[in-house]
Amino acid sequence: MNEAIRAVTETTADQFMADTKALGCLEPDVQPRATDNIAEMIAIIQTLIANKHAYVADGEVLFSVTSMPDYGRLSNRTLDEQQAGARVAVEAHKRNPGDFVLWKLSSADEPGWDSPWGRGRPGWHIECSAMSNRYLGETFDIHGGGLDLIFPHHENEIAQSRCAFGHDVMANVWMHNGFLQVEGEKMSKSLGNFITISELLETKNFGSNKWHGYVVRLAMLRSNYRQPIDWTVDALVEMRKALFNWTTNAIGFEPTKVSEDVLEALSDDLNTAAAVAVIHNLNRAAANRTNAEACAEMSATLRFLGIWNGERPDDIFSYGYDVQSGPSDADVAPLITDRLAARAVKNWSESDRIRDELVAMGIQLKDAKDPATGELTTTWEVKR
RNA sequence: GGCCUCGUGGCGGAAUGGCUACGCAGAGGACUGCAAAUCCUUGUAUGGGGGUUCGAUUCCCUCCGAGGCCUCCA
Repeated sequence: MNEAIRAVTETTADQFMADTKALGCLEPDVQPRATDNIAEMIAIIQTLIANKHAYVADGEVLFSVTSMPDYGRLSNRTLDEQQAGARVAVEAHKRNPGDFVLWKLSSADEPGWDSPWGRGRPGWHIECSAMSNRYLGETFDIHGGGLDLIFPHHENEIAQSRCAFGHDVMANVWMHNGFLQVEGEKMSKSLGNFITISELLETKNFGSNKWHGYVVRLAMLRSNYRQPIDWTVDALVEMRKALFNWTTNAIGFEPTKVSEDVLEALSDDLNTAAAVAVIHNLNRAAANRTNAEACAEMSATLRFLGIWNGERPDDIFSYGYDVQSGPSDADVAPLITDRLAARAVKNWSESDRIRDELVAMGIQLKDAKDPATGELTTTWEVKR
């Protein structure tokens, strides 16, 4: 049974690691498993019982919330308010309805571990107190998580750790991220709008396109982590275009210093949206690659944020586009030559006819003049 | 039912007790034979109603709307 559980979590963890890596996330230093920390959990539970913060009843070990005067501080709830609106009958063995399980006995066919209270399993929450203590210490700096976990999970985690170790805080800062929505609706399997990171990267299931990991990452950085993210095709299109323009200004410039304003924005509660605004300003300052200092700063800042590493802008923009199905240079070049000849003699109707023909093939032309010689040039790309 | 969080222009999205960033779209202009791309300029917003204040989008109350949590498990 314990092995079967491990096999399931292994698969999920591997997918998670692959996805976050594709988005440019660094690999965590430590990725502890609850099942590898049973002894540590038992030790904390024993301490809590000894400190009178926990008690044994009906074979369970329960945490006594009333033993902690400021229980509920994180979620801004009081025990009284919780009780007043409770919809579910209180279990008789609990001294207070808010008391929660630290250890629960297992039947023979349930997974379990030996403990001073018999073969059983830990309650939810205690694994986090045990593992954070083991790897980060009795108190630490930042604790993250989804905002749906604020109550009861994080509240109970705090109660366990503080009462076991005797500190006023567990973590100095709590960062809770908002929920993900898709095109204005919550993402759920029943609504059929469920999309995974690997699907965004590897399939055309969302917006009939594959999306480069940099674009996906940038679309997430666009809003504050605390707010809900509405995941839309429009946002990806917009960010893909922005990244194309930014990298066009940055490519070829050695990264120098990261933008001070970006660092300042990130230092203010990880204000990534403000950082993106700074980059838009930096992009304007780059002035079409004429401001070398701004371009070098762009180069450094994009790399710092993990949304670029020197790739050709078009490789990011055209990521996932099936080049083989489109026209080739051999198809297009003769038509461009003909059109340049027509333009040279001001035969505009023929020139436009050829351009329309190419548009029908899905080709977008871009005319330019060589700044040095004044010679007319034309480049093309597949219209997207 | 109780509690928590949130409500900013056409759209996305920051910030703030006193000129409301930034982007997209829109409008005007430059460039171009005309386009495309690029660049410049520019209009538009703090859900409704009260209150505190010299002044409220920001603080308080209330209503409306959205999301979350409230048994076990994660």
